[in-house]
Amino acid sequence: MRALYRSMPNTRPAMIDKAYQPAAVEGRIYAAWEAAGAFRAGRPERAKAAPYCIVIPPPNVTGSLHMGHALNNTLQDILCRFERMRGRDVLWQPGTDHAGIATQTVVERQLMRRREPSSREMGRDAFIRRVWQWKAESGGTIVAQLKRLGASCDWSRERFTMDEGLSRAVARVFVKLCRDGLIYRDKRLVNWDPTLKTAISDLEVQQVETRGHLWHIRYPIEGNDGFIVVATTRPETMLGDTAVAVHPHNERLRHLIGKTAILPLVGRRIPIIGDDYANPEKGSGAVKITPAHDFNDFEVGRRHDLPLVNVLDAEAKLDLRDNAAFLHGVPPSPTLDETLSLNGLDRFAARKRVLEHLEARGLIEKIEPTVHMVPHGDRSGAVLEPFLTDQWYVDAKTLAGPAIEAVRAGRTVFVPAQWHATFFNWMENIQPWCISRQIWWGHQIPAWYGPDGKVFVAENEDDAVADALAHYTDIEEITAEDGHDIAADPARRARFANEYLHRDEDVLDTWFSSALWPFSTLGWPDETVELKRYYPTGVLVTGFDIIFFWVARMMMMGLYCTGEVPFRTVYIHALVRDERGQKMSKSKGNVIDPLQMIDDYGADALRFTLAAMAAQGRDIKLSAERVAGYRNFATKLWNAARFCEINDCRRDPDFSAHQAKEALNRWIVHETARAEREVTAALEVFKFNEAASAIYRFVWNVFCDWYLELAKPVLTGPDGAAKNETRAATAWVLDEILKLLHPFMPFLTEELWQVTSAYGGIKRHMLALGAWPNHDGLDDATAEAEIGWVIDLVSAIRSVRAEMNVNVPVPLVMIRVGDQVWQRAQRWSEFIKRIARISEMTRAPTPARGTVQLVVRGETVGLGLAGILDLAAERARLGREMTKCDADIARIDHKLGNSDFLQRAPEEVIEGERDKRADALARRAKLAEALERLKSAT
RNA sequence: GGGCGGUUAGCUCAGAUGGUAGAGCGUCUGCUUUACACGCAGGAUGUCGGCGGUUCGAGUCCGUCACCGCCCA
Repeated sequence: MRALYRSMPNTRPAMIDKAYQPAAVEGRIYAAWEAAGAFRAGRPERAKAAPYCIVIPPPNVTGSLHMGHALNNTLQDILCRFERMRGRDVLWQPGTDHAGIATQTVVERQLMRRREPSSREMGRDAFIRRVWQWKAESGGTIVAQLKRLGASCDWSRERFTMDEGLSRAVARVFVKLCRDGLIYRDKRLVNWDPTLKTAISDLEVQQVETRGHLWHIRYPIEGNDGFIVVATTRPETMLGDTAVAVHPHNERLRHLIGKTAILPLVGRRIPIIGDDYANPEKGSGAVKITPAHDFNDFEVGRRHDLPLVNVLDAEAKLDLRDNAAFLHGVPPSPTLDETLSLNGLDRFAARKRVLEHLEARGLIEKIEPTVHMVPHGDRSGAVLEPFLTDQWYVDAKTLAGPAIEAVRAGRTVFVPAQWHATFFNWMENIQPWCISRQIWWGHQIPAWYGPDGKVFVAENEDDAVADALAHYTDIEEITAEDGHDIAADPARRARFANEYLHRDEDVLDTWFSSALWPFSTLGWPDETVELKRYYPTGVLVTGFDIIFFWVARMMMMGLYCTGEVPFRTVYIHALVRDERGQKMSKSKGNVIDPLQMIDDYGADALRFTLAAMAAQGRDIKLSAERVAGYRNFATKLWNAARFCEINDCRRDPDFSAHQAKEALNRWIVHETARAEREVTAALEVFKFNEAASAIYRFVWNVFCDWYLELAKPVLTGPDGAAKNETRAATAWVLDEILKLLHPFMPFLTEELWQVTSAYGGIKRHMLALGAWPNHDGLDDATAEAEIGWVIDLVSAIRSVRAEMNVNVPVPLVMIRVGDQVWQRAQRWSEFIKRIARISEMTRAPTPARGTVQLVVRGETVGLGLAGILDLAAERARLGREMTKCDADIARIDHKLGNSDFLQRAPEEVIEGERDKRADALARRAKLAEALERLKSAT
């Protein structure tokens, strides 16, 4: 009977454990899925099925699984498993991104720790080899962790942004964008990280509120003895000032516009200009303009055609001595010499010295403490400098147009919908995208410079050489004959490349390649079958913090490269916070490690917790207790399955849910259909929490609490048709539960699926490849009326017992009930006796003395508590119920007495109120009668 | 300064299109009921942030204020 399991290598023992042991199951189950190729896209039997594709937001290759990943991937996995069970051909495309700066930093630190040669010492090629080596050893961490979570990715298609194919896509797009004039080189300010010595993305800048000072500095005015006072938080940048700005409407200062100030410590003559960037309310009302060191000043400089004076080097040290821009037009002076002696000082040391020099000259008017935002690099933590460099830029504004259009037209939809606004807001104000980085690990920019500075952008060196030869032949730098000869000879071509061409040293922003992910992973630029079948993808699941990194850029690139949106739906989920609502961070020490949760409670419990808490539009405050609670749920189901096994509830191929005869079975079939509808409907609209709570309630509060309890007398009673049917129905419901729960708790359900297969009839498919239930026409109002009544009756009896503190078995009297109800009561008497501790059940026209009366669904029943009844307590209980009834009636009467209500409310609402009133009145009458009888009994 | 979100039971949170407030956890009471104490049964707890408006009717719609977050400048 356990044939299937005997034949399997890692056979699990019989289900004797009282609790589910996730650690003993998860690894084995995941291995079985992989061995069966369950997650492979394009399975032959699904060749005709509709495709469903999700591309994973590729985690950083240096990363390890944190709670945000756990949530993100749990939700993706729920969707993938759900759709896979619905018969779709699912591709969940996994992989990682190469995380240029992060990875380079990790490897450089490793070199330093091991006292090996640094990257600069070993050189570019050796260093790149070293990073690949690191990747081979350590890059798989997060993939293994995703497997522990149960992620059903098609790992056979795992990709990495530095793969050959994806790199080819990057080069192709770069060249195409260049040819279309959408990539260009420009000298602008970038966010510069002086410790990493590279430009970084605007999006990787953290503005940190910092206490600092506002120094008010006097700049002498040429031709009189006066000063103009400027205020700054970064006084060292004054060395690069090329103007002072005053608001044109500034009454106090506008007379100075057009005059010239003499820059202290330098002697540069700088104009006082009128520009409304200068806020008259702030600081001194006048502002120093340093176009090479401040983003706002850069714009002011452009408006007024001011020179750019960069006074820092790449490490943010003062760079003055041989700095032509700095020295331009400045007369030699002892002061200048003194300033020049600061050359090479770090920016913060320089700040101190500049202030000392100013102070010594009496040029500090005042110092105010201030709190301001200081940009920091989110990788290095260093204070960033706006820094003037040549970089490559993408014309994001042009690319954004079609993306905005696509979202407006509904070709891509955000869920929840409020995120549309965020997307538009960002896209409509998008800035040029700086894509070059001064590091080595990444896609080296496919641009080659000739000796005259001419740039040749090409997908590979060969093409660049061809372009260069054409160009230099054209301008007669090379004879046509030479050009022809070089082109024809590979060795000479290589030598030409080596001697005349110099490849751009920089690499591309990692997000440049990530932006291509939805189609580069499917084989683009080749026209692969995968691309045709799975693109555009279905859903992108991501957190809002990454909406700009990911969504915006993938939309732009997807539309530009393929003409199609990359995904139909973007589901934006919450951030996971700790139980107090704080963002989890290592420094705060409030991190809940998902792997620890998996170790402690099982992957299923963690997944279910995240799903149950993933309400749209709200952050998740996670605590271990919640996970423990859902672990209990897993155990509950486990034990329900044990109960099924113990009671021999095997699957019966002849059992048909539509044709069940027993009311109890028809009722649970009805309830199962309802649960199926709820779970399906919720998942279809990404309401993970509603789906989770529907299945939770069904399993625990319907199946376990009532159905199994109601079935016990049958299952443990004499053999017969009813018992057979109940066993089959129980097995059927358990199967339906396993299916509905599978997307949330894949390990436990797959395990139970196999266990029940072992004793209850072999199943042909793994649950992961099973069919999602779809049962119509199983609703059964008659069964509900019968079983619902039993449930209400038992609940009412239990309630009174608990309230009256009655532990012994007591008789139950059905008072003046009709034949139908009496028959129903008799049908269930055995059960009612057992579960409600009833000694005997009788029918009587009036209750005997000492009887407590209850009203259940309009019928009166009595509990014989003679001798143990606390009359005062019972009177009080009935009184309370009466009061409740009276309040209900009064409220409804008030409503029905309102002519406006009768005129304007819909008919069915009014009918509903009348029905409620009638019910309440009937109930009240029965209570009054009971109370009366109680009085006469005393 | 601009924008978005939140304020519902002790805690954490659910509550399409307005029609008498729900869950989990916690708490209290009683249970060695032969699947489960990671359990069973029962109970208690809410002027749904304040004020005003629309409506026959508002936790739900509108306005306003307060407080708390987040994003962007």
